[in-house]
Amino acid sequence: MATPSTTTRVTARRHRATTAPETRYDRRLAELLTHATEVFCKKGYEGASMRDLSRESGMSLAGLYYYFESKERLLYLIQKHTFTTIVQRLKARLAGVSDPEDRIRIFILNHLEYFLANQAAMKVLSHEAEVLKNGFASEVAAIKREYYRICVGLLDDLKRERDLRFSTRIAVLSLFGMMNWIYTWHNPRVDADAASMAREMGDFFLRGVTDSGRRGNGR
Amino acid sequence: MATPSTTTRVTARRHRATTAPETRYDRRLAELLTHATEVFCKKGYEGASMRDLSRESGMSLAGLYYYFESKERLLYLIQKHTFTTIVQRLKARLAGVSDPEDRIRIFILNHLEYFLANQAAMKVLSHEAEVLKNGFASEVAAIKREYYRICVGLLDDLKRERDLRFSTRIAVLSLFGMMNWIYTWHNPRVDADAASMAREMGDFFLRGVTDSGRRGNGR
DNA sequence: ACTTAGTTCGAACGACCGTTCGAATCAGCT
DNA sequence: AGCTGATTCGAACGGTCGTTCGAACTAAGT
Repeated sequence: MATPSTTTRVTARRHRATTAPETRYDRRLAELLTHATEVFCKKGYEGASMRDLSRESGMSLAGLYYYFESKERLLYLIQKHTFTTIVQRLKARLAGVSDPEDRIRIFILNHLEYFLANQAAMKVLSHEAEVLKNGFASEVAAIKREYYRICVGLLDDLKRERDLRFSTRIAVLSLFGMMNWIYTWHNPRVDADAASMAREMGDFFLRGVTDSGRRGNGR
Repeated sequence: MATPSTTTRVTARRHRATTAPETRYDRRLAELLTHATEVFCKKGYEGASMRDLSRESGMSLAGLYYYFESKERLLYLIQKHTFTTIVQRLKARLAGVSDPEDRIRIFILNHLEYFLANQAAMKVLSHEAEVLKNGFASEVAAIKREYYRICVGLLDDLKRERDLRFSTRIAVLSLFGMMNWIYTWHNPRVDADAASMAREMGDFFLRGVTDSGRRGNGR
């Protein structure tokens, strides 16, 4: 008897090697998460049944529960992994750059690139943001808050450098709105790739946030 | 035996008076729609059960089916009414104004005012946009397309007047993103009212879309 | 070959789902 | 008062839901 995943399972007797600690268990888990993401994206969290997940992944209904103890924890694992990855990548890309405008453009590019490369996961992240209950919710909310704070920091740096005056909160949340809304309309056959969309939205956002001496000087 | 609402029910033997055709049936229906909107907003369409709606509205489970023949049609009625109302109000407000920038500001103000005054309904409209099936979906999609086209028209007018160059599609969808994302973060205790948010977002959007001769001239 | 731990599954559990039906209640009319 | 049609409801329908359990299978070590 195994009963794993009481917390996250101890990664099946953790390997000492830091590279490729890929156990059979971990690989299978990742596969299942991918399939589940697809199903949640297509039918929504509440609308998707464990039997749907079973059918899509080819594993029996009962078998799924060897990997996650509940449907809610499954959603939690997807959201946590997606969010953690995007924050990690952002930090790595931001590391060597110091110009405030460049850093904001990196933020936008990182977000859009990951968004378009992992549309299903990001839709689940955006669309099912409220369904997790207390314990699960707070952990995901913490990562979200960190991501939000990073963006606030980038904008405040720009404000300081150029002596701008606008509500950081509204600007950040508008930017997130612009970017996250994409999942409702993006069509790879008519819309450009991540890089050019990031440039376009970056131009747009930075011009919007930058005082240009025209009318409407943004409070 | 009545069996109403096969189409929309013939409004209970339509009155000849154009003012206040409020039958008892219509009033009760509107009440139920309001309660249902609240429940759908709180728990999501799939997550809310007809028994939840029954509890919230005080009407018995079976009684609900006297007013709508299915849960899906209930969502359809909510979405259609909300969307129709917002488009109507927009047209009325746009009627006397001809300056392109003013018209765009009216568009934003109308959207945000209605959004914040009817947060639950607008969240249901935004968040449950994909769950309706063929027949129901296409009718709502038609109104949505009309609303979208109006905004495209407003932006094209501005482009023509000022000889601007940017992707109307990206600009419109970015604007919708900024505005519709609000339901995920707006807090009436910390955030301003609709009018000042509309001004702020209007400044931001118009500056972003208007070429100001700085770097990043937006393709 | 035997053991042991890790993995998968069929079958079932009780709860809840959306919907229906016939009977009871109500309002307004004569 | 009695009648008529509009409105409401309790009780039940067949299904599906998330989850559990014990048995069966597999892989690896001895």
